[in-house]
Amino acid sequence: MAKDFTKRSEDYSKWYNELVVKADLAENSDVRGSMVIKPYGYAIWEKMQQQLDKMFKATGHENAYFPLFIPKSYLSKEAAHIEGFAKECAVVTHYRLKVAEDGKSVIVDPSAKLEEELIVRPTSETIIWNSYKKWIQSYRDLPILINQWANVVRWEMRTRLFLRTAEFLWQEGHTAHATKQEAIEEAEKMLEVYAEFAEDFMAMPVVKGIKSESERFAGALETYCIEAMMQDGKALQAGTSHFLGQNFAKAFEVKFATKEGKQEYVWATSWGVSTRLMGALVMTHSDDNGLVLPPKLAPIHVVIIPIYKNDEQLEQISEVALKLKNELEEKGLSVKFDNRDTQKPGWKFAEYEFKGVPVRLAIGPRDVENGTFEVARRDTLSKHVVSKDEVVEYVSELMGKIQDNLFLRANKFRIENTHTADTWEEFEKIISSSEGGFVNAHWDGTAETEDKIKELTKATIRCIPLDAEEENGSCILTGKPSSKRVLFAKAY
RNA sequence: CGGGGUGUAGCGUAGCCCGGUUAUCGCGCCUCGUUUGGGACGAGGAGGUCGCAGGUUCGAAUCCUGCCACCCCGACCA
Repeated sequence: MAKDFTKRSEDYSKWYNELVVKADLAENSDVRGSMVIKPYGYAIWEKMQQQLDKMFKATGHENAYFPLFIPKSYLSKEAAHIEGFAKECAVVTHYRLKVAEDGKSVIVDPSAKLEEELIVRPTSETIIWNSYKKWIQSYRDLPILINQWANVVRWEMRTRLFLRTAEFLWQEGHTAHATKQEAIEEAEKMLEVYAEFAEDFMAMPVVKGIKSESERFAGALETYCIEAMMQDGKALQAGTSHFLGQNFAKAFEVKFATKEGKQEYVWATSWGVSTRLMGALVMTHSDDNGLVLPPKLAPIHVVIIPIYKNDEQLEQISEVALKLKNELEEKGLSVKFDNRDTQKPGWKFAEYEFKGVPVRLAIGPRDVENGTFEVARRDTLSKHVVSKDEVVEYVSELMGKIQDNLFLRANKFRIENTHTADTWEEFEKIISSSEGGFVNAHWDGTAETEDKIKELTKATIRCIPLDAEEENGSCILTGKPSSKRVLFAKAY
């Protein structure tokens, strides 16, 4: 399928943008680098939120909320952290405007300059640890397991709808622990939650791994990540979970008394996924007819479209359709009966395909007469005529089938486009091919080699897979010894 | 911030090089009629500070100057 997209437009990113806009998910905002998430797109985000939230609660977490503005001085407390984010922070310097002398335009009032500038959060570690300092005195106060749903701002030079916007929605978990071991387990546990969400709900296979040092989160000791393959063969980082060590505890002086009465620094994690997942969803499953949504995240599971010539026919059809709608809803499905007479059936077919609705039911006079429905699957675009006695069962089973099929299809694609390379020639050939894809290859473990490879091929180390087998080999670029393969790819 | 490009109706565009009637076409929108099992057809209609400001000219979408915005490539980017 991916090949079709690249054929139809010279540029995959153009295809993606068009799809997002036409499927009514989002559009570029008039404000630089930001996006407007439209109701249908937001409904998908809400489905994701609800599921993730459920999973966070099931692993013992609670939600809280911390301020949007962070005093500049907080950010400077952790050296690596400021290093990583300084270049992309929006800064509040004044708190008042006034009307200019021309009586029309509005200017910043120079007398309203803030004594200390405020940063619009690019992430909340600093302001949260400033609070944790006050909350933690004893081992009895630990662990703290908090998640926040919020927006953050990163003033990126180049933006893409969903994948990298100046402002984005996300959740960020911030936990505090008494021991190193417990914090590492937390970071790993949340990686598992993300992987499970990606695979079971988004039907998107992922590689779990850890980041190389140069790709690590600013201020972390270890960054765990899930990496997914998009249909153009590029990698997308879909979620990260960080073991922060005691870096933030030290920066914010967060100590606790142990059982033995000693003062020790707290161990920390943070983890997050964002609206970027929506981009991942689109780029994983969609085809040239539009979006394809996995049933578990589709705001509408089933759309029923009546086909009629006159009011009398519509009335007959409505009766049957509404009865079916009720029955499907009793099965827990979200059903839309689109009886608008402002659009024609063919138009509606195309419309709901664009929106990725998993199953479409059409009913016309012929079906009323025969006691049938036409059932169309979005994932395979196949159609079947099903009798009305069996349709409820048929459709509810179809949901599971579509969910599974999407995962299997994406997984097959990923496997087919994951290669191993043992020589530089092989490596370069795969990476520079139009299909792209993942390459497992040996690496000598140095940042210099990593940089050099990036410079030569634009490919980066996406992660060191957690399930990488111990295997003696030699670095693809330098020939130096290596004990396991790492995952290379071009990335978004 | 460097290199390239683009700004004309809600969207996509022609016209610009070589200045000259009422600014082109498609989609969309409105009205009426016929239609409705895969994005209907016909007829009629509405909609424009040609990115902004200045200049040249009898006359500027078109030429000149300055500015602004956006896109692509780089830089940057958990």
